[in-house]
Amino acid sequence: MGRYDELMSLSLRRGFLLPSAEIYGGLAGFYDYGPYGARLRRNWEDLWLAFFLQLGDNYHLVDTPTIQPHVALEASGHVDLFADVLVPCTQCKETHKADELIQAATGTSGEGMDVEQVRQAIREEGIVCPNCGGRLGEPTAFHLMFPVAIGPKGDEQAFLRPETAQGAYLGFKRAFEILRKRLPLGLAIVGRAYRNEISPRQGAYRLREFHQAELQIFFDPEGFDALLSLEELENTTLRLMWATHRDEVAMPTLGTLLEQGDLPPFYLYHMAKVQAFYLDTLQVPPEAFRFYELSEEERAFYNRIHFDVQVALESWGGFQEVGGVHYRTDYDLSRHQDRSGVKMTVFHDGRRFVPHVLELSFGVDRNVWAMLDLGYETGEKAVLHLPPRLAPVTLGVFPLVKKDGLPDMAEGLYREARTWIEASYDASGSIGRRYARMDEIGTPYCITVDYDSLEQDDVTLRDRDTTKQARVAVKNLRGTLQGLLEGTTDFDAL
RNA sequence: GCGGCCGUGGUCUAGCGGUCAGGACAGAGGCCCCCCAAGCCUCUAACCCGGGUUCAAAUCCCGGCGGCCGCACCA
Repeated sequence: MGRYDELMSLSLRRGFLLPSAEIYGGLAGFYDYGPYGARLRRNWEDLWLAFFLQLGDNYHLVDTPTIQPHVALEASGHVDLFADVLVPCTQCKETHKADELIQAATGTSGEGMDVEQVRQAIREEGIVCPNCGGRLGEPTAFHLMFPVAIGPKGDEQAFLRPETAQGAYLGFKRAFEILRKRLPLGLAIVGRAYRNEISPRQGAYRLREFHQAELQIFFDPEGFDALLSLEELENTTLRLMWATHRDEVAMPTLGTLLEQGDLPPFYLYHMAKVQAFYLDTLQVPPEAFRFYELSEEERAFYNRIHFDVQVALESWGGFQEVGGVHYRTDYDLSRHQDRSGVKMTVFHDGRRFVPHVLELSFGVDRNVWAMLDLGYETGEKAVLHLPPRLAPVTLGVFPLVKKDGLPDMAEGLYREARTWIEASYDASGSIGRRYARMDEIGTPYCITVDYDSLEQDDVTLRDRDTTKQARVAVKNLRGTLQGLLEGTTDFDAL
C-alpha cells in the first residue's frame, strides 16, 4: 500500500478525514472531519492562534462571513482573475483558455470577454485549436469562485469567499478605530474558504471547501523594522530555496540575510517566527521544512515578496505548499479605498498613508494532513506520533483487569480527567490492545489502575512514544500531565 | 475538463456469468484476568447508484457518482 492509501485507510478507520455525503456517493472536493479529525484540526488551530497572536500585542482574532458581495471581490481583483472562458477542441479534446486563444490570434487581449463575445471572436477570426488545428467547440464560462444569489429573487450577487483575507481588509477601518489606532495591527481569521477547483484530488490537498488560518499584519512600512527584536534571531538558520537556485535548500543565518539586504528585516523576522512554529511547536523535522521563493512570473502581481511555506511528505511525493508569507504592500486597502470611496489612510507618526500588509497564510487542512503523514508510524505497531497538544485524545484511562473494583477507581479518574482534558476510558480487550488503540489515534499518555493503585492511590502513567511507565500519585496526576503538555516536565524525570 | 485504470463488510482483500459472496484484521459479547494488538467460543457486518443483456449479473454492456494516475488548471 502506498503512503497515501495508508493514511486514507487510517483516516477512514479512525475517523480523521471522511468523504462527505458518502451515503449518496460522495461529493468531490468535500470532506468531513470525523470525531478525532475535528478535534485534531481544532487543536491545530488553537496552537496556531496562540502562537501567532503572540507576535504582537495588538494582534486579534476576528471573524467575518463566508459570503462576500460581488463588488468587494471585484475590487480585490478576484472576479477578473478567478473567471475564465474555456474552449474545448472537438478533435484533440484539449481545453484552452479563451483569452489566450484570442491573444494569440488577434494580438489583443481577450480578457474580460463573456461566452457570447468569445464565440463571436472565434467565428470572426476563424480561430482553430493551436494544438491540432481542429475545430473548436462551445465556449463555457468557468468560475473559480462559487456564485451565491442573495434575496428572494436572487438578484443580489455575491460569492463564497475564495480566501479569508478579504474579510480582514473590509473590516480594517473599524478594527483600527476600535483598537485605538495603533500600528502594527494584526487581524487573524480562522475559517472556511471556497474555490471551485476543476479537479480536486489527493485528499486534503485540493479541496473545494477548505480551512485557512491567516494573519493580516497592517503596518507602517517605514517604522516596522525598528519595532522588532531581531538581535536574538540573528543566529537562526533559515531553510529556504531561492527562485534563482531551485537545486538546493540554502541555510543562511538571519544575520547574514540582514547584511545582504535583499529581504527587508520585518519579512525575515516573520519567516523566522513561521519556521519556529513548524520546527518547535509542530515538531516538523527540519529537513522536511523549507521556504520556497516564488519568482516574479509565479507570484501574484500584488505580492512584492512571496515565499511559500512547504513541507515534504511521503504521501505528496516531496515538498508541497502548506502556507505562505506574502508582502502585499498597500494593494488591498488601496483597491478597496478606490472602489468604495472610503479612506483607508491612517495618521501615524506624523504621516498619512495607507498601511502595508504582511500576510501569514496557512492551509489548515493541508497542515492537519501533514501532521498525520509525519506522525504515522506503521509496521509491527501503528503509532501516530502527534505533538501531545495536537492529539485528539490526551489521556487514555484503563483498569488493568475488569474486576475487584479496579474499573470503579479507573472510571472515577476518567470522569475527573474529562473536566479539563480530552480523555477516553477503555476496559475492553487486553491491556496491550487498549494501549494500541490509543497509540493509533495519537493519544500521548495513558494511565492504568492496578492492584497497587487501590492500596497506594496511584496509577501507572505510560508514554506513547517510548512506552515507558512511571508511577504517579493520583493527587499529582493533573499537575504532572499539565507539565508534560506544556513541556516543562520531562517524562524520564518522573 | 480530457484520457487511462479502478469501485466487494469499518479496513485490506478472494471471487470475475449459477458461491449459503470466502478470508484476514478491526468491532461487540463471553471465558480468561493479563502492563504492551495472547488464546478460545459466539456474534455483527459488504457486492457505489441507475438502466440494459441473460433462464441467471458482484461478474458482461451503457450512463451517473466517487477514487487514483497523466495532461490541463492551481488568484
